[in-house]
Amino acid sequence: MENNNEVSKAKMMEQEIMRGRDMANQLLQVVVDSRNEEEIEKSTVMPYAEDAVRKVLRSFTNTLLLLNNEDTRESSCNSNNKKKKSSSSNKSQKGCHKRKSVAPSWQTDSSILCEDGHAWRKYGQKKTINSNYLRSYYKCSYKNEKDCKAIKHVQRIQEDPPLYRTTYYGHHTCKCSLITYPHTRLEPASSFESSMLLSFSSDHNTNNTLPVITKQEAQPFPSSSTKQEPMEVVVSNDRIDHNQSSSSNDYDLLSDYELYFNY
DNA sequence: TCGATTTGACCAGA
DNA sequence: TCTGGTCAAATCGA
Repeated sequence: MENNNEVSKAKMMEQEIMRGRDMANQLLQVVVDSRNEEEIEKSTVMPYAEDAVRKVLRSFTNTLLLLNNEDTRESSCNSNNKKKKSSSSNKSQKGCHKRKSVAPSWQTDSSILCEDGHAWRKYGQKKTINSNYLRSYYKCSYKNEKDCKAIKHVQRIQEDPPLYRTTYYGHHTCKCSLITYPHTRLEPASSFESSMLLSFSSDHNTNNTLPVITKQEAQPFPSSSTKQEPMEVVVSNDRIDHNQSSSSNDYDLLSDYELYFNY
């Protein structure tokens, strides 16, 4: 009983953090968009605001990872040890790594590949039999420098509206999330920033005055120059042990370029 | 030229 | 035996 309460509390906490992270992401997009519109007036202020938002984003991501790693850290470490053993025993051969059997740290479904405050490097992609789409594999950009073992998988799970499932494994030990690293530099011409296009309007169909993102394009991460198709708006987050089937049905009413915020 | 991405090969768990 | 996960050479782009 008490355990159930603790579990539900933890889930509520996690949901709140995810909510905060999504809002920070949206705020970041607004900041970037505003800066592009009024470059001269805001050029002295907006970089600080943007930097602050990015730090908030990283903080949310780290908190989520820590929250979800409490019960998986041990198995995750074991997994890493296994991987080291297998690779050290036969380093000269390609692909000599054991399949991951450890539970993911956490998982999120989104219709954009939003920034999570960390620098990722793509190391592979593969088509899986359970999906018509490719799954992309990312590891921390600081894996070699700081032996950071965080990895994530991005799987497209739905065509229209586009929906992506990002699954995180392990947690960042590189500490890079707490400092300003080159991938989140504030030069205005970065691919991530320049790719953002966001605007708000009222929903005339439902008389809803909540903000609506009318169009947005995004790169998966600032560090990435991957050629991605244009994608739209954050939709939801869902933890791995939740019922996953809800993610696709919730958005049937959304048009290609619309999102209704819950706040 | 250097760093990031792509892609085929390889290994091992299921 | 099949398939997911990873490596590393090839390729691409700034």
